[in-house]
Amino acid sequence: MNAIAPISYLDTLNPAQRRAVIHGVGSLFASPLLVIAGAGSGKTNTLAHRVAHLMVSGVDPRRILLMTFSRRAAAEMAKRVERIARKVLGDGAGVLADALTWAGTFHGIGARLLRDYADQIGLDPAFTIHDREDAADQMNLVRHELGFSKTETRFPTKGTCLSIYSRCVNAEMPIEDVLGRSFPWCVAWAAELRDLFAAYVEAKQSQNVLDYDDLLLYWAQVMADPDLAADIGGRFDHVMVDEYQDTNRLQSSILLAMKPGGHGLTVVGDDAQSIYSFRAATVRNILDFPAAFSPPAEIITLDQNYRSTSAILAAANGVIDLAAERFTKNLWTDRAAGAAPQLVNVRDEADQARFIAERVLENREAGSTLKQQAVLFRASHHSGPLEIELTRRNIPFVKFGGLKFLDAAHIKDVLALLRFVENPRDRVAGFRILQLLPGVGPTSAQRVLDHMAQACDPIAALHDAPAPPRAGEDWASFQIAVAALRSGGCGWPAEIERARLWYEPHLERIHEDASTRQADLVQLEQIAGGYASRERFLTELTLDPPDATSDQAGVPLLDEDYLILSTIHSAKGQEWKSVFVMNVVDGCIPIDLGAGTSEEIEEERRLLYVAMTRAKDDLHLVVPQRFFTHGQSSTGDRHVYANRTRFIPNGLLGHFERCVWPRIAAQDAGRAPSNGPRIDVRAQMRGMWR
DNA sequence: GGCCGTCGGCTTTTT
DNA sequence: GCCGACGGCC
Repeated sequence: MNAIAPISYLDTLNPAQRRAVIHGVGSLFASPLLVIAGAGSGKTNTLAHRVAHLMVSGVDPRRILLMTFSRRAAAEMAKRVERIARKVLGDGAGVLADALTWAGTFHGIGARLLRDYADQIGLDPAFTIHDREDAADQMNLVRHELGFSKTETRFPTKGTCLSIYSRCVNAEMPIEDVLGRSFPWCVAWAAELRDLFAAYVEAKQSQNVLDYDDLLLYWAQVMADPDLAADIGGRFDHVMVDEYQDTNRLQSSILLAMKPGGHGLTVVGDDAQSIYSFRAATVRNILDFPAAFSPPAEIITLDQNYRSTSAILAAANGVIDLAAERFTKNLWTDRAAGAAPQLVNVRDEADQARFIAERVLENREAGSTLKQQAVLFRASHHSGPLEIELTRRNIPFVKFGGLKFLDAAHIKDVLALLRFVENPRDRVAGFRILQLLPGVGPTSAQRVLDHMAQACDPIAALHDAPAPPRAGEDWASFQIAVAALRSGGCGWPAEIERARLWYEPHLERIHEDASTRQADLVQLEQIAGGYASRERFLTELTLDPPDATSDQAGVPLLDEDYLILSTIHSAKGQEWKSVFVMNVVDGCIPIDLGAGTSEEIEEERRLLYVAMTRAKDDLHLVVPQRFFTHGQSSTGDRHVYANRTRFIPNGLLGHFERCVWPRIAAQDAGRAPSNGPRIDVRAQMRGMWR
């Protein structure tokens, strides 16, 4: 019957990986499993084998819940599962892998379950979802209503308020603790913040809107009901979570509620790569996992690294060895030593950009494609000078992390219109869209929205609402556009074109560079074509925004070659033949932000470790001697002299080859005194204006 | 009531 | 280098 097929496809795995794959398969009461999987230890491959092995062994793929960190990771996993299963099942594997439908992020799965169970929990299934920026705007509206925007001493900004709220929710901590630990400068506002959050929650509910945190919070609340919990948990035989070190308390509560006995539960992670504590992620989730069950979870450690040369691994191990706290042991490899990673001193950021561009091209001459190379940095804006240099030299690149395509004002405008049509109670969307009309400001917009809010049919109310006094013609065309979209007469995705047509005159009026922005809107229309409905489009786009931006308008064709630029955070789980890490200086890694607590500093150390362990064959850490900072209110923009990151103290220098670029700089430093100036540059400058 | 110019304060990472 | 608060003007 369920005879396990010959399992030759497991032959490629090492013994620990194989144990992780076959643990508990075939038993309904196996203990839960914790896999500690170091960087490059074949984690994704092992997890994919486990899923494939379950399917091949007769588990219904529709009853497997797989939660990954991003949807990109989920898609990659599904692809691999199919490939592995194909070895055993042949073409039948495709059908099985397609049935692996419950694969996605915690937030994505939450959204889907909440729509399914909406009627049972008193939620309107047509809810719309606010991304971080929308949520901040909502917080701001409430903040104004409560009069906190003009307090004697400055009240925390909308973003800070949202961060505090979010941390309370995700860390499951009372507001006082959150303020004391993470926002000490806001401690005095505890009472006001509490009122603000209460009003924020009410506002969201009356508008039928959920924010990111709600997707988890509502899910967790649903699981507190024994019947619903049994029902939802009972839909799945296996629940697996990847990157468990980057989950927070709220997520672990959900997980434990899904499978209280732990049967069929698998989590995979690596505490040395925990880099999301700003999102309330805690390594305690991993550490506490085994003992949360009785009998406790089985622990399997994958510590053989297949990715990096031993020289690179030795350097990375050296960095993480200095961490204050470690729970896992060092990785080992049987790969050859290879070249020592380079620690490259350059004069400034401009030289850093030139160095990287030049080396990238040299690598390409030597046979590496651009796609096999990546440049990593701590903060999105660190890549600015490099982007200019790459554009100048016509080197195509795609950047991951930082500002998204969707964050552009014109994209948000069009999406706000669609969201407003989807959910007319969404005040953030309504507020934004109404104020696009010339002559309509906060007060008129407020009035229209209030009129709609009181009615039981908000769309009908929009049409008989008194016209804003100075809106003129634009009011009627707005009403017509909403009616047309709402009627569904255009159909999807033609609807989005209708929305764009309404928006275009406003775009031209508001923005100087209307034509480039128009191109973005056309691109948005193309993206929309890939979704089945307006609701799917809006939901998926907020939960999984396209995360690459590039210098070219639009995503490059898949067959084009391009260099990867990425924040270290967005580089998680990936690997490249050559890796360049920019700004390996104190102030960037670790990032200089007020008084970093020792925990924050430790996380920065892990960030450097994550960056270094992305490299397979060669690794360059670039150290500009001098870089430009903007900001520091008192000092303004200026050059500062930088030191090599504290995470590579002298004791670790033996792991690196140290070099200076360009070579001439070395002579430059000790140049001979000259016989006076050859030219008078200053006089020439003055001459320009005479 | 809306719009526009000015000034002062802040500045990471992401579902 | 961007956002928000505020004051003056239509």
